[in-house]
Amino acid sequence: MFLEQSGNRIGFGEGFKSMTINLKQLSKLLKLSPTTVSRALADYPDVSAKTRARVKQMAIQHGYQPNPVARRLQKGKTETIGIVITPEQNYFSDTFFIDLLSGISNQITRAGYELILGVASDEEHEMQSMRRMVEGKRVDGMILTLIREQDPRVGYLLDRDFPFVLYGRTRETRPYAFVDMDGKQAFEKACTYLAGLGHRRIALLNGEPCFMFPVGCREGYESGLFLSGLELDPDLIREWKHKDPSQSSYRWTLELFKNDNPPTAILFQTEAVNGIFKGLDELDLQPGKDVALIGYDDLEIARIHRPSLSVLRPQAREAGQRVVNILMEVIKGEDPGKFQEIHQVEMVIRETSLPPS
Amino acid sequence: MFLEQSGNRIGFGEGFKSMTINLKQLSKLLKLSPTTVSRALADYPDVSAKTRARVKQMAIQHGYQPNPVARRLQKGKTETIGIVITPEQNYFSDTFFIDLLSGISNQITRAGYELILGVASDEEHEMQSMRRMVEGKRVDGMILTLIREQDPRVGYLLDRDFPFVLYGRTRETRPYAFVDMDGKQAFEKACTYLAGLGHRRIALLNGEPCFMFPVGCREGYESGLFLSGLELDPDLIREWKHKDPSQSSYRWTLELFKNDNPPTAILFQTEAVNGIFKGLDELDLQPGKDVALIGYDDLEIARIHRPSLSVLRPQAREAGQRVVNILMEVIKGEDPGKFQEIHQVEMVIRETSLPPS
DNA sequence: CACTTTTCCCAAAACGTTTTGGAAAAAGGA
DNA sequence: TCCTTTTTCCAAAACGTTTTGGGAAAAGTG
Repeated sequence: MFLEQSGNRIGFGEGFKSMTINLKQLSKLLKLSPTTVSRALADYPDVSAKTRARVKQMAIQHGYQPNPVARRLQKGKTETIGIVITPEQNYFSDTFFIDLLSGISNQITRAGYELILGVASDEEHEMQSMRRMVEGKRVDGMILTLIREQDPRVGYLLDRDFPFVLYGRTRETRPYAFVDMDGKQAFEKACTYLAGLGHRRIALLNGEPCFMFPVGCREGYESGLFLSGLELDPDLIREWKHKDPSQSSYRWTLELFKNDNPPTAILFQTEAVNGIFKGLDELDLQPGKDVALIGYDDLEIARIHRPSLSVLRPQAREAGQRVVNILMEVIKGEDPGKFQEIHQVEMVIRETSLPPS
Repeated sequence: MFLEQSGNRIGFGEGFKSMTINLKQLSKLLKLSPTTVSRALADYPDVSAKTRARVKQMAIQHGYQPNPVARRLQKGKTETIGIVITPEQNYFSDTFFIDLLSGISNQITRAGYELILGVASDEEHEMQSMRRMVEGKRVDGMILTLIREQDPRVGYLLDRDFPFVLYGRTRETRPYAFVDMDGKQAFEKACTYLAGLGHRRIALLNGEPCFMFPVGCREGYESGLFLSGLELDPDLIREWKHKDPSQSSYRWTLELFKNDNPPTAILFQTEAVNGIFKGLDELDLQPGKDVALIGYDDLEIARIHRPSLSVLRPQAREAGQRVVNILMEVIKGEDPGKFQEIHQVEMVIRETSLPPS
């Protein structure tokens, strides 16, 4: 047993490469042509069941795996898809982004594809990194996240008919594929829920509207107010900065309560939670007790904080998987316009969503 | 101008592919052989300066870029390096991991290489994902992070002479390349600093020693105590769980102060900060005032919290770049044992490191 | 048996590069 | 001028697959 294993290595001085076998060698071993071996492994019907079995057995025995680079060249596909992330995404920190990425990665692997990653420090590098992938023929498709309201990446890809799927949406009239969370519905639901508890002064601490997601959140918030028969008060809407979520949300929290008629509840994206907690602490207001809170995204802090934070919880992993499945269809040539999914967001009621005191 | 540009597209109905030009077409345009064009672009000396210039100009004009897949096949290299991350890495959240990844990614791009990413949910999938990359000939080298004390990945790669670099260290006698942060020196520095301020009861809220990093932290802590002439008290050392950093560190914080002779200072990894703050809050102890705190890693919360948190700050981006540069050398065939770097960690004194009250 | 169909296999081409091993032309040296 | 060296280019091979377009043998049909 041991001898056989180590025998593999004897006589090869080249380290790693020697442990690998290619199609030609395998076919020689089998006394078959490379064609037949290739087709046997790919389950073509024009190779007999007997030889197919023989081939597969031998392939397993020698650990043969087709060289993906050679296959890609022949097939004219890179079997690779690209994604570019930016440090800003990190504010979507904790479980959210990693869950999305996890769903994406697993699904890509399942398809036998590869995921290549670019990290860009700003918008310009983001575009540059994407162009390198696309124009350098390094990927068959792109996944885009953290979508802006006006997003040049989308126009760029549409212009050259390059397959892509958005996680999110943008302003663009041409049809394109996307998977998005229904931020509008989520915030509407949270808003009517709070109103139903008796809250009349509900504030929105929103992300910047240059990103598309906060735009939907605001629509949902406004719609929720309307459905509950509440007036929209611009003084109750503030925008924290993506570059510095905690600091800006902290300041706006203080600001909100300078109001003569301060809010009794706040809706926000969970990125802003540290700033809000800090602000409330400074104002001697108890989260949940004096002010109801519902955040979007179920970060770790939301669960461990006391009182625990009520949240809107997107299914990031599932969304990631859908993004990949759709992208595969688009790569195959399906019409991207057919794939526009808006996923519902679950509301998790914990301890910070009580009626006003 | 416009006509010329759009002319490129006329007559091609195949979308994206038509916009691309390959070596043969380019060489035909130049009335040269593909050989010469290839060599001109690669700056070989056996092509005259005049034709080289002509070739380059034409290449730029037509946006020629060599097909990376074809190049890889010929060169016998994938020009790709792999990394596998796990959701646990997420607890290293905020700027740290993304900074490391950013340094890695940028340096890889600069080298004309690609970074492929695997996301694994547990140790088993981590290994599986790595094996797919290595045995599937999908990468030329691997980067490993979140290293365990006994890490099967290292043995696996050493066994087959496959190039890799660790961010971190492990128990392994054979030589291998790594870049590590000097956690020992960092914790020693922090510990002696606190002792210098007059603290006599310094606690360590450490990560689990199945990971290598906390092992170094503990050594540094013990060495710092020793250098300051302080006794080691096992009651002052606790380990939070990687699976649930906040909850476990919260409980240990409460536990630490049940001591008859409670600590006046705590050293910890910043992942545990939420739990510690929560515990102190519950005990009515003011961070910085009643208990000095120094964390490892400069997360956002460390900067925005009031009082702001003193921290040990690793240079993650620089480390990422070094990891890549070293990996490139190892891939070229350099002896990995030559590349063992331990980077110093800076201490940033903010507001939570005052003398005992 | 003669013919057609089906089964099973394979040689050659192709994917787009880079590298190898010259060869022709130009330049230099006597 | 003739020979040698240098300069400049290129045809062909190679990288490891998959696909194309058969072709020979076996099986079915009358």
